[in-house]
Amino acid sequence: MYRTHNCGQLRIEDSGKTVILSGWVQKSRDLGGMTFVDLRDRYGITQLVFNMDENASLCNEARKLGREFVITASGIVRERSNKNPNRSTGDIEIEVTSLTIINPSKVPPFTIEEETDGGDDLRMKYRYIDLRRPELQKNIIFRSKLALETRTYLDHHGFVEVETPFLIKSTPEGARDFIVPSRLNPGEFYALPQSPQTFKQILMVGGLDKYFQIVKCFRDEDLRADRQPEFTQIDCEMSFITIEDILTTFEGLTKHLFKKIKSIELPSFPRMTYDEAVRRFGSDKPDLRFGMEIIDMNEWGKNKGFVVFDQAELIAGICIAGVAEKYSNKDMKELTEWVQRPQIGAKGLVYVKFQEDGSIRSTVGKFFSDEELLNWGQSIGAQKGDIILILAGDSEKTRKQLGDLRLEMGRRLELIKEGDFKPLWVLDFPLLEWDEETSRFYAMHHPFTSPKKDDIPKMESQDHNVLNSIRADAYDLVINGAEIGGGSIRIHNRDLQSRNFDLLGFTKEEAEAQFGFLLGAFEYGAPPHGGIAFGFDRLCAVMNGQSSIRDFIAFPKNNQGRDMMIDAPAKIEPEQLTELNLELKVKPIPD
RNA sequence: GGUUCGGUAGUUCAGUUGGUUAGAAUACCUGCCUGUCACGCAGGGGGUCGCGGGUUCGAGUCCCGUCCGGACCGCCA
Repeated sequence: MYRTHNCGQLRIEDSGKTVILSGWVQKSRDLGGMTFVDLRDRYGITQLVFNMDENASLCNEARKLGREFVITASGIVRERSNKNPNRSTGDIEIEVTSLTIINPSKVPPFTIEEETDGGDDLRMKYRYIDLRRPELQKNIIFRSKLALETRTYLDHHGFVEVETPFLIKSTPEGARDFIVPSRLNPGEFYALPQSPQTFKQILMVGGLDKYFQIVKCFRDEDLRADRQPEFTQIDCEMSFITIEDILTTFEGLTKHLFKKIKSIELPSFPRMTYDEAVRRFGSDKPDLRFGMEIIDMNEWGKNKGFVVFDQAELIAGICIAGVAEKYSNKDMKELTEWVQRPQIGAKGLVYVKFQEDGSIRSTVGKFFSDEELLNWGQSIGAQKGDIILILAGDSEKTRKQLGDLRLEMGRRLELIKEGDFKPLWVLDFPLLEWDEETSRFYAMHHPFTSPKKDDIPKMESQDHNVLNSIRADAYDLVINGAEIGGGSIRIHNRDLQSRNFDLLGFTKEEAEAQFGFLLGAFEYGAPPHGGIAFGFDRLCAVMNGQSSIRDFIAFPKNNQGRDMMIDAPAKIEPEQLTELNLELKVKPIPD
């Protein structure tokens, strides 16, 4: 028998009981005459005690234990004379009467504690050790609960979980596909799905009515801290619904998850159109945990003789409260350099400082009198001690730059409270997005997204500006500035879908070859439908205030898409290539 | 594809204007220690300074190339 209890279980009430515990040696403290061993499993840590007077040979055995040895110990629960208030089991210890070393361990390459000293690289290579850390176990268990509560909620609301295939067809639209060669069909390839999009729509045509799936998706794109080549979505679709039904159902899901798992009651989610989000926050996924909204300044700044302002499409700024005395000229220079970095790309930074003594310092003093600045400052609600940071230029770029600057200032001034959650629905995304490089429109969400009813007539236009202004019934759920979910009402009419394919530059033949099955399905009674997909990994991270999803994935890949533990991807044998009818253009580097 | 930061002991890092035998903490090993829980004390072992080339009397340090890793931009319908 390996255990009667786990290592986080025993309390003072259990004193006197004979118990058996198994686990890993966290640490041993050899005091000469007695040895203490901290025994760890996923439930906690229990102290084992060995005494030279009581049992010398057993005590000597215990002195040999190294970190991460797997052992079984049986003994008697005793109340401690020196209690450890930092541990739930700190009132007791086990007076060991027999000890078995089940498996010794090499010295682990990093410490197995809440805060490890190991780097990412090392932790991924030795993931089996890293997974023993309480922090990571907590995350993995959190993930499991989140999946369970998701299923519970959706089940209560009548959703059916359906598995869709992983071996599907490659489509050149969108992100790059992972390709799988087919041995039985030489020269042909499967692709791994970027999402089950078309299948869930087919399920709606198939009358399943409400579908969900917690499903792996695959994208062969470059990675980030919050992006993995394989990731998990809560994928959902519903029939005979309006936008309102979707927002209500999935706001409900989000609230349910926060309530059940974090004991947080979220209030009703605010809603904002895409245009409003971009105008006020310079982003389609604004972080609402702090203010600092974008202020439009064209009226104020134009025709005062400042060439930069006069030539700009947009002059706009943000007001940084109460920092005028803290920010020196040197700080302002540093901020200017920050906005000029290529990642931000602003040409320069104009500022107006309303100092505590009532005086004003500004980079545009030549063009504006103090009185003008003061009056203007009052009109936008700037107080003494505030600084207005101003950018000018192309409208779209300037808003985005201000959005980035706003986030940076939010971080620098530590305006974000830990444990604060600010969800938001962003609605009415544009249907199309013009790409300069390829001179064509792309679907902003995906090619199955329905335009808003009022904008359908615009789809017949040849005018770029008209086409650009088409709004879609597409929506994102944003929490704390992270895109958590996105979806749309889909097109369920063959002609409208064909027209959309036209706009996206598909020929009839291409559309038929790639999505003929879907267009075909639309001819046999497709119900109106729509859905949403939540980024499951990202939801885990955001709910825990983390920005990296890697600690919520048991076996993540590194920035190069490598699995450091199993060392994948890897070369395959020439025989395998032959069998698959494949030939390598690049000769692999020999080992 | 690009920008940027990094690679020094098992690990996390320091290493000044180029200058003696490359350090700290921790981990590890040995000895001592009967109430520790970040145990303590004494001692010890441990380095191809990512790799290759160059400059120099002399390179961890400067230059070039290359590999690896992180963050970000592009990309992610």
